[in-house]
Amino acid sequence: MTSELESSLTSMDWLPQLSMRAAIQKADAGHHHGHHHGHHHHHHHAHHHGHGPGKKIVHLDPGTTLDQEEAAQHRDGKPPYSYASLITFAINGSPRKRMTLSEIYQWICDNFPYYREAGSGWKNSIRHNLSLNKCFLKVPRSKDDPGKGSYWAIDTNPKEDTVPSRPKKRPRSGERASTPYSLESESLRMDCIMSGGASPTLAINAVTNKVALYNPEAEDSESPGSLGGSLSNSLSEQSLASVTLNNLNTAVSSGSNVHSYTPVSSHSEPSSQSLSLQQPTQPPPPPPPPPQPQYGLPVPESRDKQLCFSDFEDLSASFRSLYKCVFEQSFSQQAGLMSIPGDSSQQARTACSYQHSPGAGSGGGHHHHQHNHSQTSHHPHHPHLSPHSAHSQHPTHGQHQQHSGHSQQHPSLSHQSHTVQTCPTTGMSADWYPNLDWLKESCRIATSYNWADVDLSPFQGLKESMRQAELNNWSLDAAQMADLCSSINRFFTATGVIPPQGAAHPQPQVQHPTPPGAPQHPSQPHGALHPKPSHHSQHGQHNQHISTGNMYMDSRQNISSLMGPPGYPHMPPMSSTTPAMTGDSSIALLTGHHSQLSQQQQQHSLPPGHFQVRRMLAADDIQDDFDWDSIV
DNA sequence: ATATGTTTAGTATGCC
DNA sequence: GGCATACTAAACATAT
Repeated sequence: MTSELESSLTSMDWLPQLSMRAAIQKADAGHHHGHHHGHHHHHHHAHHHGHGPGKKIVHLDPGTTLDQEEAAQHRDGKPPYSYASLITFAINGSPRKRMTLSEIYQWICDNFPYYREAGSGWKNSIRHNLSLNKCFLKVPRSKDDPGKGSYWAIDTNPKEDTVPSRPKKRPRSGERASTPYSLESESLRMDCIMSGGASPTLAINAVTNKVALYNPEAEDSESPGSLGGSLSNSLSEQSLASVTLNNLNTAVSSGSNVHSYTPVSSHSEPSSQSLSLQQPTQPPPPPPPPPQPQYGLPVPESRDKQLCFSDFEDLSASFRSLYKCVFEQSFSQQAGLMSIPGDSSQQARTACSYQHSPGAGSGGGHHHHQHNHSQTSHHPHHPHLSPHSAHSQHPTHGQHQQHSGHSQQHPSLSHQSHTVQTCPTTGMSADWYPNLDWLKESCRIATSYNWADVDLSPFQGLKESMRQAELNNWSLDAAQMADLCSSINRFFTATGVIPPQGAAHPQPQVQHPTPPGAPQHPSQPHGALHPKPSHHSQHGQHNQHISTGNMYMDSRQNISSLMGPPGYPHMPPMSSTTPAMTGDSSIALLTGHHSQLSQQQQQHSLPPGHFQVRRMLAADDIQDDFDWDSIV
């Protein structure tokens, strides 16, 4: 395996900027056949360069100036992305993770000037790709928003119909050396796994390990009324991605390097503006050239704190799990009122999880039935991670504040600054580390705890903390973290999990570094808790509108998508059509546990369903029975 | 009629 | 060469 990874890494032709420059400068002496179809004289590349008022000139290094776009387009003007990739970029970049054909066309034109002038053959190709690739799902329009074609979305859960006959393995490591930019071949597979997540969309090529990230942004244009909110996007997904990559890459040995590619150059488009590729550099060969984040992408130019992420990822999952446990109990106790009136959550979300419909393929559109698409709330979860700073470029965060309520997100930024050392990557204060393990352990314990026997009434603080955390996609900031820790600590102490004074457990009590001004939830003081014996308690915290609506998310999607690539380049792209879902291993890698959930992902052929939105409890999948079937 | 979709066919390139 | 992925072209088929 190591060898595999290694080979993949070394074989990757991540055209880091350097390579790119080199390649280009080298005048591609050879004929870079980067593009198959080379001789198709036709229209394309009629003019390439030239477009653009506003081209970005990039200094690749002293002395060399190059037009990124051109570089990326490899001289003939054609972007180095396969149609499938383009489609995916477009779709993932849309707020709702779906687009109509025309929108896709438009997006492409907006972002890749080349196509503005190319003939119309590419459109045919786009259509062809949409129809042919199982990764793309046609989502019928709802009656209330008539329009031309249907929407196209990315199948989050591509079925692996094709017999696993050929575990043949994803070769394709080749073209590296010779064709620096031909990601085309592999892009498709990866596209299937791209995370559709939040604003900053990430596209990770599992095969190539390339990550494309760009922030869509506005572009909400197409909201025919319904949801517009989608607070789903929490800014840090990009960070997560970066971190994850870094993490894994580092783990695998290399540092990472980033290169940005700005598809659009000229006009300011509504949709995404920048797209960048992040690629790890092979350890041995090219000394990691200084990253050149031109577009300020998350570029966590750091390769050292990967632990931060791991810890958080793990913690996040643990918290979710805990959260789930707690609320489940709440529900059982307060049976009826779980409706949660004000919970707009389930509807103000972006839809991005579409499942494959078995029958859908054939005849075409008779899946009249259900296209309950849209409304899945998918939270990019990602554990905390600082949205951090530096990136002016990603106004991303800002956007979406439209959502109804809570938006006190990440106040961390502020105090974080004066915090002692902050993990550049996660934004977490170093103070936390000492407690991380404890916390994780605690959460694990909590997960197995028999909550039914616990009276949570006295722990509203905990619940509230968790609720908040959940609302923020578990992007806990220091204050929230402090809260949570405090609450959990109290809870455990009270329930006896932890001895009152830390005697029994070697573990230290959670002590949060409570940042100045950190809101402290009014939970009971330490001693005041009563180890709640049994159940009962129907107290009324009902008013505490449990925001369960937010619970579901595509943890798997995010995680798995993020993961796959880094460590497992050549993944088992499920036979011919199934996208490689490298999730399990990755997850295990990340969280360090649940390595056993691999098998279930195999079976489970999707039940004949149509487009179906998945709502799942995050805790579930992540923690114990990760439901991998969805990504099968 | 045009846009949107579905399919089939031929070509090219890379890999084993 | 055989296999697999991509791109292009084009014939159809449907929906607006």
